[in-house]
Amino acid sequence: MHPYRTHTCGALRLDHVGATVRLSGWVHRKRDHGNLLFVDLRDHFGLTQCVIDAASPLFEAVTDVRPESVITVTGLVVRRTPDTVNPALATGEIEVRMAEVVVDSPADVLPMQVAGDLEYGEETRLRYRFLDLRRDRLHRNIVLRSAVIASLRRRMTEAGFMEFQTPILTASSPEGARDYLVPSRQHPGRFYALPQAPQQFKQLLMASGFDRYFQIAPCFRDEDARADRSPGEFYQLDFEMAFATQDDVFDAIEPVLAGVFEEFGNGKAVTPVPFPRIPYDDAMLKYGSDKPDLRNPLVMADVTEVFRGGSFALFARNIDKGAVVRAIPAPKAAAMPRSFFDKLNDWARAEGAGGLAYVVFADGEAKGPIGKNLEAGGLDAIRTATGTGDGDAVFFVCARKAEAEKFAGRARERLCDELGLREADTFRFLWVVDYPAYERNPETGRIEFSHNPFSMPQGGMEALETMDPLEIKAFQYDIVCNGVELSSGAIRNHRPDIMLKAFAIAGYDEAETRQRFGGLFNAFRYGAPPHGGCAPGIDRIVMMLADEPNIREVIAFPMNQQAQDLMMGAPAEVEPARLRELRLRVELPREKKPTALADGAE
RNA sequence: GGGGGUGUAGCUCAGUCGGUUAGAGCGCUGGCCUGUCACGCCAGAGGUCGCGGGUUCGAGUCCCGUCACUCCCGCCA
Repeated sequence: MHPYRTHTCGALRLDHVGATVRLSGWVHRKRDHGNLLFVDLRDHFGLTQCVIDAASPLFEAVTDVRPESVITVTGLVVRRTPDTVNPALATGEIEVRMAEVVVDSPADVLPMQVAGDLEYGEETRLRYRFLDLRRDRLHRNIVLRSAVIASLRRRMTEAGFMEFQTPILTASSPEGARDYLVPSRQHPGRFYALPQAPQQFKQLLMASGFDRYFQIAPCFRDEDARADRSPGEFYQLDFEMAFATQDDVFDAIEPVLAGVFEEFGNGKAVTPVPFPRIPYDDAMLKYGSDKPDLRNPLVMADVTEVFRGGSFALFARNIDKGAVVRAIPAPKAAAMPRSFFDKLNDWARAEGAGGLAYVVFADGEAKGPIGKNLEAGGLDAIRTATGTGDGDAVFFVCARKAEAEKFAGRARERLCDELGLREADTFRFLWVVDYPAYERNPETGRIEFSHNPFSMPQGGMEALETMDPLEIKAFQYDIVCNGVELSSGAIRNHRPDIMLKAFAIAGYDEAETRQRFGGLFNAFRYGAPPHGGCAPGIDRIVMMLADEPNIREVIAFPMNQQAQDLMMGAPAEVEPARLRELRLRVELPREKKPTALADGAE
């Protein structure tokens, strides 16, 4: 007989009655009746009830075993009497009579209970992650993550992509987020950087003649965390294709994403391929966001002209100074009480806006604060632009374009929830395309790349030479699902001459471009295929599929918001000898005691 | 870097207007219990009320500072 098990804790059924079996697992729960003891034995696969009574010489010993101890049980599988069957358990028709019990690993008193559904604070959960991972919810999430990644790999491989590995110790990338740096022992004063993404390597693989690349790629960015953004490190399904147009990239990845969401989405509806494509400018106009949630049915409109020079003086004055007016429809809101409108107005003020103007269409007339300031023609224009009519309301945001778009976008989301309009049980995908290639930094006034400096500008060299940089679009796109940005990607700029020109517009001279992007720039001088790709975030995909509000729930060993690993005690101080070897000296600001991180993990 | 929330037993939390000995559930320890499956019943141990300072006759409670965790803004090509 196997020393640990003949079956798993989820395996035994009526068929096994009469067999002598061996199970190993964790003591999930004990029910001690004094002269009769039940032990629920748990492993990765399930739960089996084991039973022993006072007649057994082992009885005392088993009674003393604490929950979460690991034991091996050998005994006879018996049928439960009809009144003691547990239908909630897959193994609920049988139980195992304990004849032999070995305690493989006794457990101390637990800092958090594994059985039950008591909620624990993040700190406890992260410090004792191995216990939290035993619990059903987290255990299921990590199993799901594994299955999703396996499915992604299979789908990518079947679509003709090859999986690669690229360096973890590499060079600092010149644009983008803050890098994690690793000091070099052999080259004092120099540092490796962990890759923010394998961006340049995948492009170099294209220049190396491989046709379709993919990788479950770790990415490292030293930026602050959010609920949907893990600090430090995360994973992307990174891929790149040679001789590909934007449509080719979309055609390649859409079935992979739609397929995975259908496979693991618990029957929720998934946008059928091809996914809708919305130009960036339209997204900002209609949804006030570059990652619109299409479960929200509200579509905004520009109504600046309705108010220009009109009798609503506040708006008219601002429009003269360059402001725009965005209208957000609120279907059936005419029936809402006054407090509904007041509450939204209060919210707008709390958000730093002057307020939220609105008009209510009811009983054939226009009511509300600005209803009387509008003429019949203007009201008609508003109704037409927003698709509203009697019984509906329309809210207005008036501000400079960027500000108006952003705030109207948030008001749109707010209204959707207040009116209970968000579509449930669905994954709504779309591509946001035609991103601007450049934007003006409002603080410095300088023109900068608005997204990825490696994207091909639409119109190529001619556009760069003849157009206002702020008008130029790039072959740059994001894929968005339910308001979550899953990925951005681009058709890359593979032409050294166009690269030089594109970087010149962003203020890099030729020498600087050659120096900072040397590897890639050099490769493109010796024959590079046109290519493009994208990199959906895996943690976020799993988070959506697991229906979790926080990305830490789908990562086995996440860091906390301060980018600390409470279980392992990272980051940690190092021996002075190691610092000397690296020729580093630590200079701390004033007196700050290093926080005791790992005292629970000694 | 900035803003909000939280911090009381091992854990999850309650604690009124500032007033006697700071409570509950789970867990833990001991006792009883042979059909439970969140077993039940009885008893017990367990507290730097995050930390420091202040106001007050008196502070878990009010004020100031600080630390930790968390959510958000900035940041994240």
